[in-house]
Amino acid sequence: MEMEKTYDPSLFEDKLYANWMAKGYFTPHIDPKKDPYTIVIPPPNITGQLHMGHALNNTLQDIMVRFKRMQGHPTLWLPGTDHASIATEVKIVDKLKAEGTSKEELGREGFLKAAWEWKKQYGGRIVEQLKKLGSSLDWTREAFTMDEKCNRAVKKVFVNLYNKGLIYRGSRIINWCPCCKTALSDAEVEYSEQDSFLWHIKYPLTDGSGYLTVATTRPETMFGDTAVAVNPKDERYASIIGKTLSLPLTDREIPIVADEYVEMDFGSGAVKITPAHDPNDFEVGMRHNLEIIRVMNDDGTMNEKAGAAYCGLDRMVARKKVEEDLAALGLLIEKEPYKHNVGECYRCHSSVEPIISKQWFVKMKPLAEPAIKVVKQGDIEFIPERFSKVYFGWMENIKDWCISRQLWWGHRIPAYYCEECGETIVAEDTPTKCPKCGCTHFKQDEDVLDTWFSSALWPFSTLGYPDQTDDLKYFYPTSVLITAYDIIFFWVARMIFSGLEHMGEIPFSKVMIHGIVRDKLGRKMSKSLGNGIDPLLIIDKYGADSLRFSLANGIAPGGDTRFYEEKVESARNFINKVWNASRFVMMNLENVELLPIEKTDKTIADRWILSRLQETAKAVTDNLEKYEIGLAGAKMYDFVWSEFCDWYIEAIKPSLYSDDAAVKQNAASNIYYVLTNILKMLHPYIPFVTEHIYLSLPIHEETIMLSSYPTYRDDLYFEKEKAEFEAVMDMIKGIRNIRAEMNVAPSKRIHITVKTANEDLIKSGEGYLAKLAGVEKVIYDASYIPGKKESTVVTAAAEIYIPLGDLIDYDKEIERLEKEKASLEKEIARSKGMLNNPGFVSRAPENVVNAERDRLAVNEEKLAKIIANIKAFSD
RNA sequence: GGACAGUUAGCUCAGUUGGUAGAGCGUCUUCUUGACGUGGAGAGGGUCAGGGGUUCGAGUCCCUUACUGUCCACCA
Repeated sequence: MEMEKTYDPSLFEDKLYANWMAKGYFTPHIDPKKDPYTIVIPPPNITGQLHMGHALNNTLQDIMVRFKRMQGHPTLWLPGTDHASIATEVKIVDKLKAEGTSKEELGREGFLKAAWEWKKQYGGRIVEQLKKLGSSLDWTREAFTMDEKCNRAVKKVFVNLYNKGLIYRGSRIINWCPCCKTALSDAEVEYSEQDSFLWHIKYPLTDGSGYLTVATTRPETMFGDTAVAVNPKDERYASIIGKTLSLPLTDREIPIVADEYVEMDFGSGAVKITPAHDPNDFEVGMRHNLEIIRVMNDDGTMNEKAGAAYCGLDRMVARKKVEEDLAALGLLIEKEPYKHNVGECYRCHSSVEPIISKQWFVKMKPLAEPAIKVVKQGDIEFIPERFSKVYFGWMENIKDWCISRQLWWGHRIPAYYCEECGETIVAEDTPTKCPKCGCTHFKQDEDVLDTWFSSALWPFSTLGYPDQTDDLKYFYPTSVLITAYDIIFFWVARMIFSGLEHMGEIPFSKVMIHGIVRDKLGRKMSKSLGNGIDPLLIIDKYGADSLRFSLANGIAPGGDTRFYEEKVESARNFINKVWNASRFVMMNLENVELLPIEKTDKTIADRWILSRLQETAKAVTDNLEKYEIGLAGAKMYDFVWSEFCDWYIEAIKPSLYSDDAAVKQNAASNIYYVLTNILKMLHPYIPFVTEHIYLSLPIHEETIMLSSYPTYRDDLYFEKEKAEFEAVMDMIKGIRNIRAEMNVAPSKRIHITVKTANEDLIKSGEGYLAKLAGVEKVIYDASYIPGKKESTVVTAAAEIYIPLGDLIDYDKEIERLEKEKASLEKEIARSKGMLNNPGFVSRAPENVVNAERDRLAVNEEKLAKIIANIKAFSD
């Protein structure tokens, strides 16, 4: 295969992906002798389109999966989508509306038919988009939270929990979304601070002895008031506890009760109690046996309990009218501007009403306990660790989970009610006979389950649960869960207790939490702001590899990241660099018989780059094992660009161009080896381009994605030569520096005189000095005394004198040397300070002390030389 | 109200167990040398938010203050 001259990802990315799929590379082979590596994807909603958050999340997963696969683990990354109960239902309702029909008109069956059709048509969009990104997901195992498998798991789990008393049905205060017309769990409510008012209202005492002032943020709920509470310790009200008040705008009388819940110093110290519309009031109501009066309909309008004047009005309209009517009666004392948090539906953002309602709940305390324990014990590790605190905070204060939703799209609750006696039967299949009355007619519960109920089972429902399949036995528990921090409560926590409860085992041993992708200004990307960037457009323009690299490189664990196109450009430039370096290498492999790396002759440059390759492979592997993906990427970037391209390729060009066939062959073999390993190392980050180049190499395996990931090889690590080449690099940098400062034309070859104790070393580096610093001739003279027309470079290995004739400005040269002298003196003073500190010498580790001593010696020597040179110049 | 982050070069951010502060972008100089100008070479730029502490040694650990952000709680 030939490489095109310019890097154009559109020419090969899709093709390679199709080939990977066709060859089945993404499907693992179950091998009991090997450790599997498993990740289940956080299933994107079928309503979703790929956004930057998905792109980041899936890039991170794919990096780990490709890395582990190359290490030889049977690796399963299991794909799938989520039915997203509310989100999807809302979409379909909208669609029906646009078509001039409605949910109610179609009826449940018709609606579900339409929903499935919608799923068939659009549910696959995001799946195709994940493929564009290069995700090496095993599509043969693709799952859907509402497929047959998952449905069986859901029913089984529901029945289990019910039979254990962990699922119950009851009337509680729940969060009601009047727009979606369904109950929500606490986690599905978002709070935002809003400007509102605090209405201070007079409630007259029925005995005519005055009135009590109550304050409220929701005056329209007063029709549901069944008491006013004061604190029992509050002396102001001690005498009126037990008296009754006449509730304005109604003909009802309500008692004054005493309850600790009331804060004496807030407002008037008297609180209206509305048990049907506030969770705290509900508690108070229970304690005092108060009547519960619900005054609102499911759609957010007032019901008949609010009285004829208000019945049918929307809650916000009713609020205004209540205010006006109270004012007219002289009962409104004050309307005080007030900021407070209002709960909103996380899907439609309309404000949520706490309402009493009969719903299904999961009893959480017994499930939370073991789920807390496994994280405390370290069986499950959060990465970064600090997120475990978020998890504990939630789990330790958890309330029962409202799981029923008044929707049609979702898993229908497997509860049946006998049409004769009303007996509730919870079972996986429709019951045939009522155990109580023997009747055979049942009505299934109308409600469906919270989407997250089925998501919670994802790590095992996708692997075959409730059947003990081979997959389940081999791949469960999964290795890691990779997700953003915003669904720790929704999903991560619920998977943990579900795994423990139903599988008796943790669902994953690690949770890697990453941040969210923000825009250039640090704002959350959102539809309403219109600041989202479509990953697919970025892929079209730069390729998936560039997108992936720009997302994964240099990110900090758990931290948010800003996305902007310049970053992608920089990633693209890096890949372009890899591309061109590869093309260069390939040009030099033509007609060369490559030797295995063990058999090649190696120059010090070869030994240096091989050593650095070993170090980099080790460091990168260590980072990846710890899920430090950003760090590993940065290391590869630096190694490939600054060392392999900038130094090594340049250094070995003379060998590659050599007339000596053996020199050429060895050089080609060495660079081929290094390049191959670079491609392998980079493959998890930039899979397409590395595969494309890899397959163009003269010798390669079937695919890079199943080749083995580079590991540290001691036989290819050369400590001595590495240091030697670095010494030569120092000399080259020094000479280049002088050349640039003195404006010596690049084409101008120079002669240098060298004073050194390491003549052999420098002799072996002469070729590099020639190629990389334009040195034509090196004269060795240990007793050289520099003349006035020379510039000086002092490195640890040598003193170098560069005759520059009239280019030299003596004063400037002396100034330059003085500057260098000053900085060396500062360094020496620092070193001496440390070494003269008895504490440092006795307590610091030996290698640190020795390194400091060496540094001091080198710097002192350099300083002496510079002082001598300054003297020579000044004379 | 509580918790957790962040504060490092002009900008965006890294910094792995404490051991002489880094990158990308931008800026300046320079080079069309046979992989790459999406490039090469060189340069400039930081009292690591302030204060205190632990330590031989702190960007890194502890305390504290300020500012920014996020999450949780919800006093009606």
